[in-house]
Amino acid sequence: MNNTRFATLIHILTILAKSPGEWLSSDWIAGSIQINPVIVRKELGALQEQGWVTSRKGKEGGSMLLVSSDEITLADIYKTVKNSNVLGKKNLSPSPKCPIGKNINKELEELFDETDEIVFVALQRRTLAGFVDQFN
Amino acid sequence: MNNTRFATLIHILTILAKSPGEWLSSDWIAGSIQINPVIVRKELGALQEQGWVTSRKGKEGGSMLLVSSDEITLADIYKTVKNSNVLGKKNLSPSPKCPIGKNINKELEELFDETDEIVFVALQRRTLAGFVDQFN
DNA sequence: TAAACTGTAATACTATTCATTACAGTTGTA
DNA sequence: TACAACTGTAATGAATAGTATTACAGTTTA
Repeated sequence: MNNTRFATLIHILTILAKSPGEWLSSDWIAGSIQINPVIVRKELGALQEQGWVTSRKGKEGGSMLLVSSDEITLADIYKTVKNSNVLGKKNLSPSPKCPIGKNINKELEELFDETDEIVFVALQRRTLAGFVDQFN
Repeated sequence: MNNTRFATLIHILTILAKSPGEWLSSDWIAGSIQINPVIVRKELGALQEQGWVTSRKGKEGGSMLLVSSDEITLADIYKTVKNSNVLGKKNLSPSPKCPIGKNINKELEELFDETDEIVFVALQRRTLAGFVDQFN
């Protein structure tokens, strides 16, 4: 992970959680994060797919949270943006002629999956609510 | 982390560990990983900086392990290549005018550091020797 | 019918990653 | 001594990923 998507999503969710029942515009949210509103709208799309957020168009439009912030774990958020293993990528085609090259990707896959799983388990114990509560 | 450096380093170290006392050339190692020898030489440089490997120039040159494979933990290897947080990057300049924007990077930094630490602790329990032993 | 939104396509710009070429310097050996 | 086989490293290129930006069609309220 070398992008800002997790930070952006949790920022958006925190803002929405702090204003329950209010329709907040992508422009307003973008202003708080200081990124382009188009990016915010794309991420709001991802949050809608998760069923966490609903948006409405038109004047007085915007987005709001559909679920309670204690139903969203940080692992859930991480899953929606994760696009690589914690330990990175495997090399594409190590030599099958070498006993190590032949087997390393199988071993690495195990190691990579186990490492990712440890992160998931840790993040599963934390909720959006817990994160949001840190702001006063 | 969205690169192959961890995979490359552990591949190199595994090969060296399997041929103790032998000078292996960067070309030979590169052949097993199927990557460019220049990359291997750069990574060997990183391994030398850690004090794990020594290389010698000239005909009959090459590299070999200086330390026992059970003295190198996977956390040590991870540390030498890690260039990002597990959860990615923070947004650069969230708005100080917003109570959330103002504080989020402090909170994210804690969360990011704690998450990274969980990975370290897990990897610290595993050694290069343990990894190498999986190959027969 | 105008204003304020969402959704999305298209394009551009930047950074990262890896490969590649090139070559100076080192060392063993015929 | 000359050559072959290495290391070390600089410079450049190519591909990919990530983010920003512009543009605009469609929706909704007043």
